[in-house]
Formats: sequence, structure tokens, C-alpha cells
Amino acid sequence: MEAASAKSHQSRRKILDAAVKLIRTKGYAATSVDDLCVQAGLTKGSFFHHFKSKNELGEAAARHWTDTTSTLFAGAAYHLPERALDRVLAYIAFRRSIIGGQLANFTCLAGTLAQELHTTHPAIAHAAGMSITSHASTLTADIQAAMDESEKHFPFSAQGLAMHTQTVLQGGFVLAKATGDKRCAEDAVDHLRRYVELLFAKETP
Amino acid sequence: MEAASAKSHQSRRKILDAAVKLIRTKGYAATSVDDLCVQAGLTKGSFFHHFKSKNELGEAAARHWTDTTSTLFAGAAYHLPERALDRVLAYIAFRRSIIGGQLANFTCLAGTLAQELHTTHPAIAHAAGMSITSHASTLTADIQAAMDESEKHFPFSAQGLAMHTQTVLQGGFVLAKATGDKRCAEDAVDHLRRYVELLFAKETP
DNA sequence: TTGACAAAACATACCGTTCGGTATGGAATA
DNA sequence: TATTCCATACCGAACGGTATGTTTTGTCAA
Repeated sequence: MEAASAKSHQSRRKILDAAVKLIRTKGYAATSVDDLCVQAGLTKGSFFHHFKSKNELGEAAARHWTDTTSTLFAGAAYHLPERALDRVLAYIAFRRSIIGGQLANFTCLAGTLAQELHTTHPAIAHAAGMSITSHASTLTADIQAAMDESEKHFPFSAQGLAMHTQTVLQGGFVLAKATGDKRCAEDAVDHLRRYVELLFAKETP
Repeated sequence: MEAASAKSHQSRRKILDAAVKLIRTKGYAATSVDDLCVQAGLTKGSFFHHFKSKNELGEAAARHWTDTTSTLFAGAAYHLPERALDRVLAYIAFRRSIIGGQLANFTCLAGTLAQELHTTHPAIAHAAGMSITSHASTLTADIQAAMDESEKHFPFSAQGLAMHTQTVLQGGFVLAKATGDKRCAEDAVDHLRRYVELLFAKETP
């Protein structure tokens, strides 16, 4: 049963990858099951064998997105610097560096899903929200350490600032889509970096 | 023909108001023409008399949103302070103060439309983009004046910082939808205020 | 009477979902 | 080993529902 289940796993994954790609570009409603099947190279019968509905796929796609991004960021180099603040800034620089190419290649599936479906499909939106929140949480330890290293008092929590990094990123993606210009996303990250630098700056000359 | 055209105008406006309300809550695709007609208290015959397609309504709704928000912000009190920087901060405080009640009451139609439709309906997304950009532009003069009043040199343009305020707001809305907690939007604005204060701060004690 | 607007019924197209059926490959039995 | 059996993966035509858009008819005001 190993080969069969491996193949099954492969098909399921093809569908999930197709979902991430298509939903990131066209949105959830505009992505039909037929579209997904064509993109994945399968048929509808196969689709509904693996997922009992389109909405269930939506939830699974959100979780798949969580997994994909988790491994991407876990393996990135921004964790290397010694000082906690440098790791935070390296994270921001990393986010800045992966903005490139088509919009769909660097924008966030979770934000797209949450904004489109928060009322009509709360389960999917919740999965998307978890994706964002859990990713933010991976920054909290570094931010907390940076706050501890600093002598300042901060009127926000480490988790709060971590969430704010995601806020700015999501906003940058929205404006990039609204204007068609990816520089909006780049500018957003530049302002975010400047904000963090100012927050932790020792003196201003 | 004045009374008739006034009534016509009223019906058209009812549809546009319905569109703003429903699309803000459910999104564009999930809002059917029937839904709009029920909300507006009209029928489909009337709808397609005033708009030749749902997509045309979408564009008109985006422009209607621009008009609505323009008058709201033009009449607000944040323009009163003497110092330009205070006007900018008063704008941010005003944005903070209008976050309340249901998500649909304070989130942005333009951001919703842009994120959902940027690929499938570029004309609507463009109208939404114009809405955001033109609103940002209303801040540019005050920001420029604040920059001129300051002795610092800023590595960004006034329009760039104006756009960033919209970025942070849009991001706050996305996270509020993702988490179901409007505090995300409030926190976003608080961080934005702090950023602007830090940018223009004279000294740090 | 004319013309703009509104209502209701209708036409068409598409989309999610179902369902009967086929193919494959491993397990069971002899 | 050969044969049977069964579970799983996959296929694709068809169905029911719903969405947009059209047509036809009605209404009201000038």
C-alpha cells in the first residue's frame, strides 16, 4: 500500500499546489474546481475523491500554505545573527528580498483568503488567520529578546510588534494589487525596517 | 424631467449604497445581483436599467466609495491644527477613532475590491486603486509641510509616507478580518502613530 | 402620448457536486 | 505460483441549483 498511498499523496499535493497558485492569482471564488483540475492535471472525480468539497480544499490549502511557509522561513538564514535585534532586522530584510516577479509569487495566500472569505466561509478564514498568527509567533522570541536587551520600555508586547510586521506586509500586498506596482510592497517593508530601527535606536544624533 | 431624474438618481444611489454595504461584508463575488436588489429594495429590471452589468456596477461602486470617503474626510476636524505635523497626527487619531462596531463598518471597500479582483477584473481594481491613491494624496501636502518644518532629512517622499499610512490601515483591516478581532486594526494605527512621532521627533531623552 | 423607470418571468451559462464505472496493485487463498 | 478478491485512485458524463443578463409588460410623470 505504500506506493499507492504515495501516489495518492502526490495527487493531493498537486491539487493543493494548484490551489495555492490559482487562488493567489485569481482569488478563491474565481478559481473553479475545473481550473484546479486542469492546473493539477487531474479530473473532477479525482478532486472529489481527495476533498469532499471545494470549501474543504480551501481549508486544506490554508494549512498547506502554513506548512510551506513554515519550512521556508525555518530554513532561512535570518536566524543566524548573534544579537536578537539583528535577527529581527534580518527577517525584515529577508521579507524585502523575496519580493519580486509576478504579484502572485510574493503575495500571501492567507491574507487573500481571509479578506475574501471572512464572512462567507469563516472556517477557511480562521485557518488563514492561524497561518498569519502562527507565523508571527515565530518572531516573538527574537523580538522579546531584543526588547530585553534594550534599556527602553516599550508600550507594546513582543507578540504585538510581531503581528505588526505582518500587518505592514499584508498592507503592502494590498496596495501592490491596488496599484499594480510591486514597489508598494517594497516601500512598505522599508518603512517597517525604519520603524523597528527607530524603536530600538539608542540615541538620535 | 427633474423630479424623474431625481428619483432615478435616488434608485441608482440606493444600489450603490447597497453595493458598498454588501461588498464590504461579503466580498464582490459572494454578492449577487439579487442580493443587491433586495438590499436596495428594487428588482433586477431596475438594476440592469441603471447598470449594464454587475462589473460596471463594481466600477461605479468604487468611484462612489471615493466620493463618499472624500466628503467624509474633507469635513473632518483633523484639518484644524496649526502645525502641519499635528494635522497629520490628528488624521491618524481620526482614523483610530472611527474603528468600531462591525468589521464592515470601518474596513475599506477599495482594499477589498483590489485584493479580490486585481487579476480577474482589472478595471474595478484600478478604480479601487485610484480611490486609495487619491485619498493618500489628500495627506501629502500636510506631510510635505511637516517635513519642511522639520530640520531632518527624510529618505522618502511625502507621497510615499502618505501611501504608507494607507498601507498600515489596509494591513490592519486584513488582520482584523483574519483574526476576527478589530483590535488588530487599532494596534496597527497605534504603531503607525508611533512611527510618525519617531520620524519627526526632535530629540530622544 | 411619449419616454424613463420598475417589475416579473424567462433564457442561458456555469459551477459545485454526484455517481456509475474503470484501472491498478497488493493481500488472501489455494 | 496462479487466481481471486478487494480497496483505493481515478475518470468523466450528467444533474441540480444558482448567477447573470434579457425580454416583456406595466406604471407614472411630463
